Amino acid sequence: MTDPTHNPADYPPFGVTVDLVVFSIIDKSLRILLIQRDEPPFRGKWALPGGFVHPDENLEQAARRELAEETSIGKEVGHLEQLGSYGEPGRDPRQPVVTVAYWGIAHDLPEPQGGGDARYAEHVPVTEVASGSIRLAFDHNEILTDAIERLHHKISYTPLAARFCANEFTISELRSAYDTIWQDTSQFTENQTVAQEPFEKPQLSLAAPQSVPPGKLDFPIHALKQPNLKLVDQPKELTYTKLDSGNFQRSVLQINGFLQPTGKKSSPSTSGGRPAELFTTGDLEELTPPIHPKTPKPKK
Amino acid sequence: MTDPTHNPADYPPFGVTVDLVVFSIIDKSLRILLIQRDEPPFRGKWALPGGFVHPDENLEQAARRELAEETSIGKEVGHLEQLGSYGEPGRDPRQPVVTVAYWGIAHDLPEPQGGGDARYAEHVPVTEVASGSIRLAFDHNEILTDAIERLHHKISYTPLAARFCANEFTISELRSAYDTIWQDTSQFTENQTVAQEPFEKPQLSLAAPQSVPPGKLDFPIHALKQPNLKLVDQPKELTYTKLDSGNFQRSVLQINGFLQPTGKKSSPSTSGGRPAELFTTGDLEELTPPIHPKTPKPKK
DNA sequence: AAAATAGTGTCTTTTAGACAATATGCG
DNA sequence: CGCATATTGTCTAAAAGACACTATTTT
Repeated sequence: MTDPTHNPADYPPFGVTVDLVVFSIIDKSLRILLIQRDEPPFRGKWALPGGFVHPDENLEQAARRELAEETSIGKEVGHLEQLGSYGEPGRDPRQPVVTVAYWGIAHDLPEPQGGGDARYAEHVPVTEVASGSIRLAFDHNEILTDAIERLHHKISYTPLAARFCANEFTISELRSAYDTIWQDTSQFTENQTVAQEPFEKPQLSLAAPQSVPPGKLDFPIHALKQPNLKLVDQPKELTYTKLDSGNFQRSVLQINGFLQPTGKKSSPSTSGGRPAELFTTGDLEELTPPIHPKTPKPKK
Repeated sequence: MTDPTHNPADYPPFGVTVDLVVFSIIDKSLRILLIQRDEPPFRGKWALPGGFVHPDENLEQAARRELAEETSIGKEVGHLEQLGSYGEPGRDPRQPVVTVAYWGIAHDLPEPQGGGDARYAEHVPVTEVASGSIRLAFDHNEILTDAIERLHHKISYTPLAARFCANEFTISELRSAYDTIWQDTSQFTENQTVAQEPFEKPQLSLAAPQSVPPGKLDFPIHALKQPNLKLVDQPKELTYTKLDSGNFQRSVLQINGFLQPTGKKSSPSTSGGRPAELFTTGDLEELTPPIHPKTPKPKK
């Protein structure tokens, strides 16, 4: 950095990658998009979709391109923003690599298709990762934890939770999104030790760590869970209690610019019930006051 | 990405740098640490301190090392966290470079010493940058804007504002920190067009853009302001009104774990007044409820 | 009618904010 | 004392939260 005649070779070369945490809610459970790696390192393990950045594209473009390549998911991602960068030496056994993590929200995602580095891609409930049933490659567990923390903050003071819903949605659907998120991530926030082991440098020259058959897989994700960890369907509802529908209704409606009425009404669900009004999101960017999860007893 | 025998040369090489936005409050004004570049590109221009990351250090270590090298400021930085990464193609005219920005808070900083890339370093009021009197190199104006936004959010829901104060501080000093920050950054939040021109790729092979004498400088920063921009001491107090001392006192004291009384009392200021109690920060990480700037009229 | 979901009303408790009053140091 | 700042008190308006009630659909 002290030579006016600059030579890039004088500078330490890094690989720069992007990785993505794409949240969605399917069947009332909060999920993230994971791929199963088809290449070493960490061959056969679950990982966040991602890959190397090209010199002629910016970071967000790279993130969208890699997502499309590995999971064939594109415009369905309704929100995408940067989470942070991870550059612990040795985090990639191949070479110095800094990864720029992104996180996003999507609604109504199709079944992802594997491609590129990925032999397989799937929407995995975050509770599977939180419980330790699934362990991710690289430092992706750490990235996921940070993404969930960011998700929590963002849905409280921005209208982003609406991105989990369709373009037109009811207030109940919005409330259900909040409930699902807070329910499914309570393990991350209440005790941060879940599936969070310190990052270890992987050994160099590792092939497939377990004997996973090559080629495309068609068995369910449960077959890939770590066998040494029990996968009890923990009823650890912990302490989160759902939002009150009446109070929620009033709260969001009194935030000016949050919800835009469409005049239309939803068709009631199969189980009956009064049809709800349909809304879209307005142009508001910051919710005042913010929406918080119910804390059952803020022990004086 | 499809070759099991990995060769780093196959992957696009990037330079990875760190840049730092270090806030402090000096003479009741919010300031950031800037250096004047002693090397091309942007020789002679103001920039955030920073530099290339080494392959054997992590990103935060690199940030602290570069800060110490260029400004001789080290442990005085009481808080340092990542802001985000910036990788627009062409943002560095020399080669593909991704920079990881950090922001921090420091109290009682010494006069910084130039070093390394920096011929000069100084604590510059953010209002000087907001008003356009000072234009930063690379995309550092954009980074600064993002840092201020993050600072705003963080001081509202964390105890971080206390890092602007000494280890033991009075509630008034804490309140003054909030007032100063919100006052001095109101131009950034209220109209985001201040000194925010779209990023332009700098021309290649540029030497010193203006005729700046080489070597160490000892003239005040005003001599380096852009001559084509008037540097009116704009009294644009805009709309921020200071916090009420009584209400602030009650608010912060009722947040359990925020302030830890020391039992000691401060000596009153030169202008007299009742001595105030001295506090340290507790172990609380999130302020509930958060502390917000006063919005004069939330026009119903 | 019964069940289910949407939406409103009401009451109580808590909080925010304006602003007055008191406390404690200094010259 | 008179000034300046710290700290407490008081009152009012707004918001949060618990929960009962009404509305509109399906079976």
